[in-house]
Amino acid sequence: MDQAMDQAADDPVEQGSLLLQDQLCFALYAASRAVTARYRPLLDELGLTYPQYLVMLVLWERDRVSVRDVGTALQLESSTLSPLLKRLEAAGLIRRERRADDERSVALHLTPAGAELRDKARTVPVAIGEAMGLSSEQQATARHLLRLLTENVTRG
Amino acid sequence: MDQAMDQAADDPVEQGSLLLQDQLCFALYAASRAVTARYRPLLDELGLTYPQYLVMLVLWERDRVSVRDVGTALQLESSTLSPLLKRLEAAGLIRRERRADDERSVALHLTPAGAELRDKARTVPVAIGEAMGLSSEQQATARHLLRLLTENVTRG
DNA sequence: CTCGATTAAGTTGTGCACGACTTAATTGCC
DNA sequence: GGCAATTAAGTCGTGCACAACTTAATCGAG
Repeated sequence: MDQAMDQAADDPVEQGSLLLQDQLCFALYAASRAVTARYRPLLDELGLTYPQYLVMLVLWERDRVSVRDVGTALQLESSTLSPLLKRLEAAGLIRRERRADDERSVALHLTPAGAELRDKARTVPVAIGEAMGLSSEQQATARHLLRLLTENVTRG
Repeated sequence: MDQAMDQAADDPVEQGSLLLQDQLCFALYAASRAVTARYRPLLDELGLTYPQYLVMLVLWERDRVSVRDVGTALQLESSTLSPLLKRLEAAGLIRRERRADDERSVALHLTPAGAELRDKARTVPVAIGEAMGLSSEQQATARHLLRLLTENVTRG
């Protein structure tokens, strides 16, 4: 801690500091990319990108969800998901079909290959958790603060 | 708090849970995008994207840095920065010139317009800080944990 | 029943992010 | 001094992310 004691005084937050190192937003941006980079080699073995992995997490949790459901879970637009889902389908991991009861909606479901991938994926979060090097309490604190922040920033 | 008490027991971290809501990495990813989205309308008024804003932060802190210096500060590759810097130059905010003492290196410096933008930018981190809705202690804790996490994940 | 409003998914265009590669300048070892 | 290794910046291709828009289906007030 105690960074930037050279220019920003005790509480950089209160005084509109423009120092990069004072900015929580930058810490967030850097951490997010660093974690994604750490995932990359592990996910390469599964043939997934990080956002694709997140979509698979949703489907492993509950099969036969709509594109909209995935978008709600991941907070992603259909304009992001549509091409991504097309790639997952091309990879043979999911299939898409129009719902009979609502032709606007597209139901996503796992193929056998997609369902099978779940077992290979189990080691991934463990490995990342270890790489993060935070105690369980620190992880819980971080999760809590990040959710609070996301909630505030989104609604606000 | 207390999410996912239905499937994951006390400590989801220790048992390789594949539940989306248990994953710190997802909280990170979601928070980062939510904050960037919150920045967007404010930065629109400055004519900047979020990564461009980060580059400007570096230059406002220290003028005449090399592309490499910016890359080190933001942990971005030249393949990301080169086109971004070209856009900043096209916007009239920075200029680029080859160093005389080392022709490989390109020095970046602010134009008057780029320097002037600093004043308009001062209100931005304050507004975001408020939108985050975290106390100073919470922000400090989050920054600390995120830096620790980034450090571990990067080196590890 | 009908027609305007809403909703779901997808398309298009712009701008990151990054791996793999290229080009050109500099360094360092002999 | 010469040349292999390193370094700085940039190009190219792929895949997000998102705004603005389109298309098509459903809903709902009158």
